[in-house]
Amino acid sequence: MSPSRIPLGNHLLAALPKPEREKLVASLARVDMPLGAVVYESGVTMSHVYFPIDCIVSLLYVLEDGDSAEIAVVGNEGMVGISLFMGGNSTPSRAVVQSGGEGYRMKSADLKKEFGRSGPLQLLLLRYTQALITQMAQTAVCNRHHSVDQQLCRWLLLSLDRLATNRLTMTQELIANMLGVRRAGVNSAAGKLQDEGVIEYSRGRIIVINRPKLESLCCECYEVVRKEFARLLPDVKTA
Amino acid sequence: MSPSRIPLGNHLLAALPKPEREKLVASLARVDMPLGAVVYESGVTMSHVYFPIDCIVSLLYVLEDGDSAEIAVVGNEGMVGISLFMGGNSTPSRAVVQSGGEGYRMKSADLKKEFGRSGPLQLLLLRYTQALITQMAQTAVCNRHHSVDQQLCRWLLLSLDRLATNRLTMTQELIANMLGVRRAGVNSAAGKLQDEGVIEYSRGRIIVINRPKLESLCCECYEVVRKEFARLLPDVKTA
DNA sequence: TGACGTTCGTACGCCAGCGTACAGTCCGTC
DNA sequence: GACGGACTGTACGCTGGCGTACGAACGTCA
Repeated sequence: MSPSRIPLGNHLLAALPKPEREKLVASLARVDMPLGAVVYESGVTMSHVYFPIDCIVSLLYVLEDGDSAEIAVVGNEGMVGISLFMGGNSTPSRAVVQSGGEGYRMKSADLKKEFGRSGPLQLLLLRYTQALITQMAQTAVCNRHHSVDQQLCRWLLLSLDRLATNRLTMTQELIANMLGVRRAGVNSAAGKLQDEGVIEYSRGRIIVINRPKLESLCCECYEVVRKEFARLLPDVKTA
Repeated sequence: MSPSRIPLGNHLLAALPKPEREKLVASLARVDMPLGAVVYESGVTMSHVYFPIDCIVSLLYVLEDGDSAEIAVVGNEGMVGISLFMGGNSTPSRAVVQSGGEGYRMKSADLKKEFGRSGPLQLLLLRYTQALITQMAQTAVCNRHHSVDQQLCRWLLLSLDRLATNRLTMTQELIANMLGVRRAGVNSAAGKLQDEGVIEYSRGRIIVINRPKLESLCCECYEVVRKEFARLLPDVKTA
């Protein structure tokens, strides 16, 4: 009964009723999504959409001066390329692989066709989009009101939820770019977490030891997003 | 030919082809939307959606400690209540009338029915939603990287685009709540703009005198959002 | 084993924005 | 025409985060 038992790897696809899912599978191609790869570029019409399996993709906006800020993050609970079926075909943001792995790729035309049928796929993708909207909104709130320390917690938790392990592979430099803060700020925040026994890290490898404590140090923003995902997509496992 | 010539007042509705528009009009009721009115509350299923005519509605998130931050803003170019057709029926944010006026109201069920037909209304609303997403994303970026001075400019321009005049009716206190900053910060920023001859204001009345200069003082965020609206919704006049 | 590139630790001065507080000014109302 | 409330001007010390910089630790590969 549980759709997540099907070894599809992407929980959004897995949440589809069997007939729809099998129809889609024919259009899917498994692809490598290495760290740093640009999945789509700002303003460019996307030829494919992507369903991550074990990678994480950041949606981020790059300013004229080169500074950047993460808007939202997509893992195996979602899909990269919503502007395709929303009608815009492109967005001002950029999608970059933040944690390497694999994913499924699907031709834009195929997805559009299926979406246009107004079936379960459309309902699911629209609900997913609303969850993504919540994540973006909460990012805006968090950027306004919360400290780098708290934001790092939120970011770690969001990443953790999208991977099967408690080990993250990312340098402080990378995290700083995602959060749009200085590396020194990330270093300080991470140091505090290590002192408290919440995480351990060295040279780009982060291990989360005490997740409950991490959640307690986090601002409310993470919970808001998590709950909203659970409400909107009860069938989508948050691995 | 220009749909905006029809005196409907809401440019999103006006952009619909005539038959669809006329079908919808029957479901619309004109309502007053006074300053401060809560259009919908966080987490509450909405019974109606709203199409502003000459008011502005802020989507904002209220934190546990009472602080708030604006996520996006909706005027006669859009609609309040997208989560209805996205499938969630509610959102964690709140919608508050930030500039009083009138709007059209429509029963949720009516909108859902029309949306489900997969006609021009669906296409239009999805594109509008993508534009709104861009606005939210850019709010997140702006909150991260830009000064209160610049954010005030962005905010004034967004408001200006949604009203037919160059006069805004809003106190510094209100603006501070929307931006999620101190009133003192807004006062300082507004003072600079007045010194430069960009605006004049007194006791809740702001007059924009030199819009080009206002745009030049603003960060890139405003333009990104404006261009994306124009690209996605070329038929929707930005009054 | 040594050299080099990557990653992390930390320090410095600087400033924008915070929280707060209080006084001035305008306006409507009685 | 005096009162009271709403709105604005401004000041104070404080702190988080910025920009920057440089050295230390680690790992890798010749």
